Amino acid sequence: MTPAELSARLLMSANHVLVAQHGDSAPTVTAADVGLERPRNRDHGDWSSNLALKLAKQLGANPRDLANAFAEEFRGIEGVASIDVAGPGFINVTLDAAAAGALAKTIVDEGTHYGANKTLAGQTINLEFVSANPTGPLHIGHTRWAALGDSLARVLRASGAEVASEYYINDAGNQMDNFGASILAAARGLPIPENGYPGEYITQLAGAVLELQPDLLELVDDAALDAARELGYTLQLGEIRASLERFNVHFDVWFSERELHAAGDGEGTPSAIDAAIDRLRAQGHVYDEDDAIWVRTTDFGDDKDRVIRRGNGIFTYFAADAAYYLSKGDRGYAHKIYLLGADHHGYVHRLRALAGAAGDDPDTDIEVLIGQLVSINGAKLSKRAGNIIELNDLQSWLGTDALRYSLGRYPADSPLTLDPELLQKRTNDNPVFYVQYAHARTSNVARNAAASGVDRSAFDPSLLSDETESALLGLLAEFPRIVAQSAELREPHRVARYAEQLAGSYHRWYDTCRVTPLGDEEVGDLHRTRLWLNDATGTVLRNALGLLGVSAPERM
RNA sequence: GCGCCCGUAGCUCAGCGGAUAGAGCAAUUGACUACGGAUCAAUAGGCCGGGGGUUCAAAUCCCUCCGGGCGCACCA
Repeated sequence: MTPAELSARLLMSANHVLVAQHGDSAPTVTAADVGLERPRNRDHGDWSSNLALKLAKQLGANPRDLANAFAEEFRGIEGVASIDVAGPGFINVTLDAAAAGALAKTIVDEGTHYGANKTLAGQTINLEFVSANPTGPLHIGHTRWAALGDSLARVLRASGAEVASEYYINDAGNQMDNFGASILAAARGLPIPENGYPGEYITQLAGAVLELQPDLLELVDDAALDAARELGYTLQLGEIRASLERFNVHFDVWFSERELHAAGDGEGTPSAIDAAIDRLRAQGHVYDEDDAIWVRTTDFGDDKDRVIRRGNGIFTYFAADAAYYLSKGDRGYAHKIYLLGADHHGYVHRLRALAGAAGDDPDTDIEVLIGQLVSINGAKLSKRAGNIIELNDLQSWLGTDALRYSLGRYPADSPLTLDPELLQKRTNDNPVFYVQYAHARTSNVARNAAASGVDRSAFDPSLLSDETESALLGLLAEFPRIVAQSAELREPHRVARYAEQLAGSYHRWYDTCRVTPLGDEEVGDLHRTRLWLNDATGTVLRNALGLLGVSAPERM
């Protein structure tokens, strides 16, 4: 019996009791009110409900009395072994082994689909993350968003949402010119220009550009700058894409800012930015002042209005943001999620205002997630301090799995301090190995079982009576809710924490319950049934690791 | 000055208002002639930054103070 099924039965019984007690004036109870959860302490049963505590006040009843009334009814539910009322009015449910154990077969049958749920069905979500300027390599800050964003996309999809993961390429504006000028200077053997980009990678890019364009140094300045910028851009963006793919991070859409600036095909066709300003103006949140065009973002909680087109006719960055936002809606995404670093949190109000000015609901149509920055041994990352670590370096030290995992197991709003020496050691203090080993162990047990003639030809869940087995089954049952919760709260790290718990539970079970017979012992239904449980655990570990973008090895 | 995030074991961090606050690492001690010891069992380690409040119940919600990070452009 899955927790969802149990919850539904409890709900029915609870409503039955309430109607019996209060007739037509009985309060309506929903699944959320049942509040079914795994108690920390196993002495409190397999599942626990605080329903009576929640209802006692509005009914003016004593919580323990109410709990006892519910308990009486709950005892009749099939598959329930016992019901206890404890503490201030908790209702503790213990399932009989057969009802609890049946889940093992369900999981094996569902395979890769187990854990998927429909809580976000029908939602169309545009999820933007990383979006680093294509003027240099990705560093550890971007890497954190890459890991979290990609896992978030997977968790959202697993919960039924239709998701586009998107990378916004800031390929318009001064920074690109500074980037091109830096490459050109390096190609010419000159020092870095003012506002230019330092770094060894610029020199390397200059070399690569020269190979593609051998006559670069003979071109006149404008042409040379164009060539350096454009070729450098292509090469650098290619590097970024390759790094991300190696990191198991996939983007459905790579959106170029230049598209927003470009005029349409025909003569006089407005650019996406022009069109966006017109649309905002039509909504009544745009005004002209001091030769500039403004958006009244203060209508939506911003602390000052924002210029969208400067007095000199040049658009601000905000203009592209506006056009980009509208583009997301036009492409069919009702819900837009932005994953930004804390150094960008000043944008939250204006982005929300943008949604409002566009006629959307700032509270539901846009969501800005702010992630805290990574620091190295307490020092913040900066180019000046020389402690910027690139994605590629991290990957070569740790490997994709360990890196994805060590960044993905913390919530985005938690400040994260990393020790590069520790990262390079690849030691067991990264729990990814603990989880992966548990998975490898399930594979190994399955191999041994096959070699000993244990197969899945029988399944008698009432035999799964060891306390490590009921603990393991309880955790397996929670997986779909963990996935749904991770999606709903936008906290994919919950999947990692869950996987660690599950791995621990599995290791403890392995230690006490054998799948393959010992010595001359004959193969029995206990062995066969345990094989189902073993395989179910492997399935859930594999699914959980998959949501994190981490591999599930069969051997280590 | 204003705003957002954070403060939990020696370290790195979990903990959508619930019961005795947890994990990994580090420390100490045990367990392989039993599916791989990258494992398991046990011990030790905490005024959950301080102080008020709401609640049957607060690490969790509210207020306030302290400490740390980040941000407050006709830059991108």
